[in-house]
Amino acid sequence: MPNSAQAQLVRQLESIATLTDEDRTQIAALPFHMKNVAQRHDVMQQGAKLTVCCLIVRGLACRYKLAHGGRRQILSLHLPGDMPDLQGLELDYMDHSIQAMSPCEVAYIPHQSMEALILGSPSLSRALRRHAAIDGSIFREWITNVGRRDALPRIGHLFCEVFTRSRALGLSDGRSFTLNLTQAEIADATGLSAVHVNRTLQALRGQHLISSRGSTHTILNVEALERVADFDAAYLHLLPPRAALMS
Amino acid sequence: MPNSAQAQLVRQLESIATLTDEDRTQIAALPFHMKNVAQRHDVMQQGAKLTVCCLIVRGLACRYKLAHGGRRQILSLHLPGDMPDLQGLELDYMDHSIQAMSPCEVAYIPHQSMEALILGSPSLSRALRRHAAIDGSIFREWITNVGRRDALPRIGHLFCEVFTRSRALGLSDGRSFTLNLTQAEIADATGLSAVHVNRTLQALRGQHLISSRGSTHTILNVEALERVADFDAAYLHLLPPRAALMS
DNA sequence: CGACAATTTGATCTGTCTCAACTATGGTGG
DNA sequence: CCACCATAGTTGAGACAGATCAAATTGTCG
Repeated sequence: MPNSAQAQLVRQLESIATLTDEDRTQIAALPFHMKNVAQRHDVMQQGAKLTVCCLIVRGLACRYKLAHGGRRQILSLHLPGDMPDLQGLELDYMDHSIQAMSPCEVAYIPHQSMEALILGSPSLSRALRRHAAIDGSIFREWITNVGRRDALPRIGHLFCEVFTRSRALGLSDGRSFTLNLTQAEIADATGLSAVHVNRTLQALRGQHLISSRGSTHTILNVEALERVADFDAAYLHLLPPRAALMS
Repeated sequence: MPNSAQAQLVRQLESIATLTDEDRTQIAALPFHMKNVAQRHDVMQQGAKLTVCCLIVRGLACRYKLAHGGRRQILSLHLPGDMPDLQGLELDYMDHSIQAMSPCEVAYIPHQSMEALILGSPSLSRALRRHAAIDGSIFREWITNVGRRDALPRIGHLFCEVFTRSRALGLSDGRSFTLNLTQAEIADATGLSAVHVNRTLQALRGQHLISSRGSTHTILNVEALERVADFDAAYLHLLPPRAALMS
């Protein structure tokens, strides 16, 4: 079951922590309630009573909030293996919504089971807390991105983040990655208007930093893009890749 | 010891969770290393190796990051009883800095002790996780604030948040609260320029929504301000006050 | 081929920034 | 007690990044 919920969660956690065989067994034993969510449909809605956590198994999801007048702000993007509302375990109601940006496969896990898992295994509990902590770190970087960067570095930073996270999960070769967002959705993620996103993407292409074919994006010069985007991957708190450890 | 580190932490946690006597005993037994931090000095610095958590005992603190060119973004504000880097327990290095906005009294607690506390008491572990989860929720609201609100509601929202959080800790009467920030610091918190903050504050005063005397701010019409600021306290996940429970 | 969604382009408008000067305000030392 | 200095707040003028509106173009897929 290479693409199962279990496998995705294990892969995700192994990008940020070290798991034992016992941990993997515990994860395999979790009760996953699978569901396919169509593109642009909500996975969970703001205000809903919280009884389950969700795990993104396939596709791209986002968290978002609506401000006055229906202006949408996307808060984070989620790749397979992410548990966007892990912290919801401690909360009573959703304070935001989760939506499928592409057709998604989602696994719902009852809070009860997650709590049992956490109580049963300190090391797994720790890995999950680390997952949630990194989630918080990514929020902090997004605040900085939206608050203090111009359009070009702001969008560039978003691309760098998704690229780096994709690579950490083995979802990318060295230069390309998939980002299934329309320009209007990129606008919602960066706090810009769709028109300005369009023009800024043209600028990024014009500077030979990125190129796109459909939803597949290629970073033509990783170093250069990271420089103009003011990107430093430290905030993702990724484990050094295996290769680096062996050198 | 009414203003001790222990008392502040207890008060904070009781605004969001229910503690047992045993929990309070456990907190009292924590080893606090007290320190006074002068205004505008860092409590912890980005990049530092993480070995302790910090607890704000007195004063106002903030977390911040620097973007290219030294542009500062304030990520969150912290009142007495807050543990800003609680999630740092799971991380290796600070991904942001913490600074005293007013003269602060800070208690440092070794990670070891926090871990022992969490392992020893499920209910306290739960309250602390809830504290961290609400911290995350506040980040999400800030992203929305900076990304999708105009200057006037954006600053109004900041005021509503600090006011509501102060009240939950018993630090405010029904209308006034203390916010020890210069206009330049409000600018850093909202992603605006200091000049525009000045003009927007004048607009807020002109609309008879707020008035200020030094660092004491009064909300002249709470409902009206919350309306124009697009503020809904749900994201703070506060417990209903005792009075409401008895009605 | 038709229809709908997404991207692109042009023109114009505006919120916010920048720069620079001026005015409180409050603390310090002579 | 006053003169001084630094810090914070205020004001004006001009520039600009990015928003808005509207229309044209290019996909994309049944």
